[in-house]
Amino acid sequence: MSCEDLFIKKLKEKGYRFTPQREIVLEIMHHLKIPSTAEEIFDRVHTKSKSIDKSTVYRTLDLLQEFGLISVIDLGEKEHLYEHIGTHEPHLHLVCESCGKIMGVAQEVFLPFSKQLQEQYGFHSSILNLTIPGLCSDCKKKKHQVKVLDQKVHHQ
Amino acid sequence: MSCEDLFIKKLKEKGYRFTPQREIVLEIMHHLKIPSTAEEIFDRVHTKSKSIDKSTVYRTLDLLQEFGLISVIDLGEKEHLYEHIGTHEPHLHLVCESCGKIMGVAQEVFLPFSKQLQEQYGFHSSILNLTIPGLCSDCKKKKHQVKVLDQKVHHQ
DNA sequence: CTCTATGCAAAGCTTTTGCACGTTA
DNA sequence: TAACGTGCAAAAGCTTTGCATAGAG
Repeated sequence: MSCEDLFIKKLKEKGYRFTPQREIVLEIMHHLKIPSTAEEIFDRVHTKSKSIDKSTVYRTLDLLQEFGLISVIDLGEKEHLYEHIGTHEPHLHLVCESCGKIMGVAQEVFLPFSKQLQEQYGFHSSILNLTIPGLCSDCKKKKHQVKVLDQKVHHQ
Repeated sequence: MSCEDLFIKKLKEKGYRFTPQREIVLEIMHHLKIPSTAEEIFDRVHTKSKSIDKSTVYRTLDLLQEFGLISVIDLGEKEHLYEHIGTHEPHLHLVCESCGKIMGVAQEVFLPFSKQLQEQYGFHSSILNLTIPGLCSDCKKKKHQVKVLDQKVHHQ
């Protein structure tokens, strides 16, 4: 089943409607190369149709998220990135707090930990919206170098 | 070393200053029973000193986070909860997307997964700000019941 | 004394909402 | 022909910022 078919099916289940606006937003999401902000998505939508409003894009992104068709990467301070999932494999995201780099991690890697959370806490984690903050290897190295420099300065 | 001493030490390292405002915010954080919003923290600060401004609270929370003295729980939509760490054991948070319940999980549980991320992706996760979204056991049960009901309705 | 920190007020920015009008099924 | 969806404009937050003044070291 194609993404669009799935979207239509889920909409029907809820008594919602399939509109041209929703079709365009889904199509844009489908062609996104990288996780993007609502603003960026809106800009692309705008190239397809000048009349679609930003609020409609937000409402559609909410729907797609509710249906599990897109995942949301939370960058903390009021920044969200949206990414299409579709037939891709579910995955979580590693976000470098220093340079902003984003890496996808297949869900298999997360499964043992997720299973443990389920058994030990009865908690069912939703991998689609899981964002793990931290430092990528490059930034980790840089921070270390800064520390070493600091020490040198202090000891002068 | 007490929390306050650590705070003072970190401030000095950076050439920053230890002010009455910063002392009060740290003290409030220290006595928080549950993770709280900036607003709630500000209200409590306000009982200690009417003159401290909300912007000062925000600036101090940023500092404390930078120093690793508090952790931030990200509830997605522009909601942040702040929690004091101090001498407590570092831990991550499970947040139920349905009822909002928050559970703390000791870092030990996370270590094997964290280690794998490090070895496999060179990524150093920061457990202090890690929030895992999902469903707690109660809400999971309820959702299942709703699904079963839905099916019954559909089959009528 | 110098440079950082604070309070105040105002701006910023993303996201949400109310409403009348269009549209879908 | 009922809902539901949309565009428009305005509101709503939470947070951040500029600036003059106060204060720590």
